Amino acid sequence: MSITVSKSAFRRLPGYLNYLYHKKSQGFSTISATVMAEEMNINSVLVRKDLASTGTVGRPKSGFKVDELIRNIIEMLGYNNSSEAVLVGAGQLGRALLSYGEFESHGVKIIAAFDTDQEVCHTEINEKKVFPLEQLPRLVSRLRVPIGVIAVPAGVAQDICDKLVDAGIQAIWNFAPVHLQVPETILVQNENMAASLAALSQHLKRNQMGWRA
Amino acid sequence: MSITVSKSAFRRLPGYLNYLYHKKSQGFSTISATVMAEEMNINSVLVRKDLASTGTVGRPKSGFKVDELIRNIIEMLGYNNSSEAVLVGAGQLGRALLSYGEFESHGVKIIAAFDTDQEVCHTEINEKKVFPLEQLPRLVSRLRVPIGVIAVPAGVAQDICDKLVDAGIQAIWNFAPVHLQVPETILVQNENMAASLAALSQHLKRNQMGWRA
DNA sequence: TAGATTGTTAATCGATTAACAATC
DNA sequence: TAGATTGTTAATCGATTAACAATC
Repeated sequence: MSITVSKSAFRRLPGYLNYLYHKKSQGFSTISATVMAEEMNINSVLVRKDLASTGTVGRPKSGFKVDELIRNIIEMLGYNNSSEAVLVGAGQLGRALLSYGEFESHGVKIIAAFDTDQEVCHTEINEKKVFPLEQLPRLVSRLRVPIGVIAVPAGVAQDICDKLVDAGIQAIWNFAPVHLQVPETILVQNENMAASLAALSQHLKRNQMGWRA
Repeated sequence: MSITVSKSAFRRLPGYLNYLYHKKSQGFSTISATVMAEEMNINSVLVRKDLASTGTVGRPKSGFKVDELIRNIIEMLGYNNSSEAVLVGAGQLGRALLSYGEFESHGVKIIAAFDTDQEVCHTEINEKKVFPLEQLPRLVSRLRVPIGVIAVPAGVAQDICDKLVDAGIQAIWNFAPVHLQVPETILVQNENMAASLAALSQHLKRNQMGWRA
């Protein structure tokens, strides 16, 4: 399996997957890239290329088999073999993430959380234990957890990040609004809500002012 | 003010802003694009172009004034004149979003929430009232709220989306893992956590297998 | 067969990077 | 002045789109 996908194509795959689940639930067993493209507002050649990148081949006239596409996209996205993660910061956002049941089916399984607040330590949220922050280095390195989720205030995020890196983490999912400094081999995936918010307000401003894209 | 910024440049601005706040707190009054680029792992020409896109001019040798950059980026991102929003779906995620205090300083002010659950209706979360879903059309159209935040399960997201659009919303911030169908004039900003998760697992898989980018 | 749809090759577009002159 | 740093112009790179032949 040495199929390569561009980063941008990769980001569209989850969207296709949702769409395909929806179509499947409506009873479709095949789907054409043309229809997909139209309904998803994406260029049809792009859709065909993206689908081809998953290793699926379609048939002229009938299109692609829905089940096969779903299987291949799941495979591509790594949803079927999930990696373990720890979450740091059991505040409002952290608790929401812990309670959100969908991560595991998306390739990431949160196995424990850490916090400095004595009140939440040793409690459980959605069956995940919250440990005192001091125990992070020992637990993470012993269990070889590959993913760290940062849901702490901006001011302490870099500090937590360093601790995770020292403990041997390989990828970080960062919800704190800061640019984290990490060694090159470590992936930081920023959940960039600030950028989303900015895009929203810009859209509104443009509309108000009658600007053009 | 008719400065145009590419979408990709726009997405980097919040990062620069965080970085600049950090530098300012350390006592820096000027900063060079060269240093910024190095510390943020971005190409320095790109940084200079991005900063130029905010209308800020630097001086050879000394660089840019931190305060001026901060002012201009905030202006560009629309953080200083926030738009009102309503949130639909006061579940775990919805409540976390309601409790998260940072949106207002990022240009979006959530003024109310809606839910179908009788138990949460008429309660307050972080001083925001939760109304029964039935009242959405009337309230949103009467108050001319421009932004709708969707934090409901995937199955009902399109339905909620349609209601928001009918009520005259202009932009949607979508946390549900579905591709929403909207008229062309409406912006949908997807908070694409599934894509982030996929990127994380792909990074891990590649590292394990010794693949190259 | 005729027509819809795939998949590929070439053209375009936009964003990033390289090279370099201008300037404090 | 010398050197760091800006800002601009040209080159490169990657992703998207257009054109079209292949095929069910």
